[in-house]
Amino acid sequence: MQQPVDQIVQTLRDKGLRVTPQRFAVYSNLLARADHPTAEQILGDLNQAAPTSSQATVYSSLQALRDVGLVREVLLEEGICRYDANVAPHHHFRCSSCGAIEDIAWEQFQNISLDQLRPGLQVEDYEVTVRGQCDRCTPTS
Amino acid sequence: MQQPVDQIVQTLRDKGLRVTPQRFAVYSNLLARADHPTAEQILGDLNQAAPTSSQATVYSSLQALRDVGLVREVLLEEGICRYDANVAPHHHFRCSSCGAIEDIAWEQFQNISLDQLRPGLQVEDYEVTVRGQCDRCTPTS
DNA sequence: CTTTGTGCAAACGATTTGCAGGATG
DNA sequence: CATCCTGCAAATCGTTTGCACAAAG
Repeated sequence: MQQPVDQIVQTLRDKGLRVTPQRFAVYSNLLARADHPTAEQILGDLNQAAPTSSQATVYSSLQALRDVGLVREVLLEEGICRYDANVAPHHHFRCSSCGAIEDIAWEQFQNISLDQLRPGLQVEDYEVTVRGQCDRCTPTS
Repeated sequence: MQQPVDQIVQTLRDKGLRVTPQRFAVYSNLLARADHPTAEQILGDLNQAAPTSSQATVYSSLQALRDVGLVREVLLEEGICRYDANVAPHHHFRCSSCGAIEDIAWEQFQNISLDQLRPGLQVEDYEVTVRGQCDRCTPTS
């Protein structure tokens, strides 16, 4: 996920987005993180050292990035909108104890048979959400 | 889904909930509907003829019903929390054009193999969300 | 008659918007 | 130098809360 600066800049330009420090920061932060942060968490992260961005800008950056398909939202909990720079199709695991979210490779559920769905439905894609306990929350030895 | 009044009353009592007209209305409305309405839609539906319930009550009824496991929330779109009286595990189809939501039988994806997941994860359940076009939105003849 | 639910209105948190000034290409 | 972005603050949306009154068991 770690990408050189030039490449990120190029990606943004290719999508027709102006490269501003704030927008760049939001995107590269999202690229560098393994979790799926909320807008609030991104803002906090960016402003950790010194204030570099306002909340309105983070929101609008996320919207712009989503509009051009560089970012997608992940909805697993009520009232919580998370963001993910991994737009390739993949699934999610969510720990029902600590709430940690982890990616599951797309190939994991490649064998799903959609052919028996009600006729008339045209499938574009699908996503599996798995709920359970992660290792940290499992009292396993 | 259509259930006799007595049975609904009994279900609520069994769960330790007092049976008030408002709470009864919320639950039976949810039972009778095939879609997955939002709190707002339920309120509007109940107050269609005459005002019978306030928004605060609808929200608290939904919360009470959810707490005792008679209702669950369905999260498919950003910022939209839908409710479902079908608490049996099942999957969802969402039309990416009109937003209509449709249930998919649990058995449809029963053949999912979770055994190759990263060791350390303890699976409790999973859910598949399929996105596509419903018949009304497909320009098929 | 005790406990719990209702309704109102105010409070709330997350996200959006209007607008003036500033930076990008 | 035209366009688009940023930041602030105010607005908005869905949901929650405090409290006095009413109803359920």
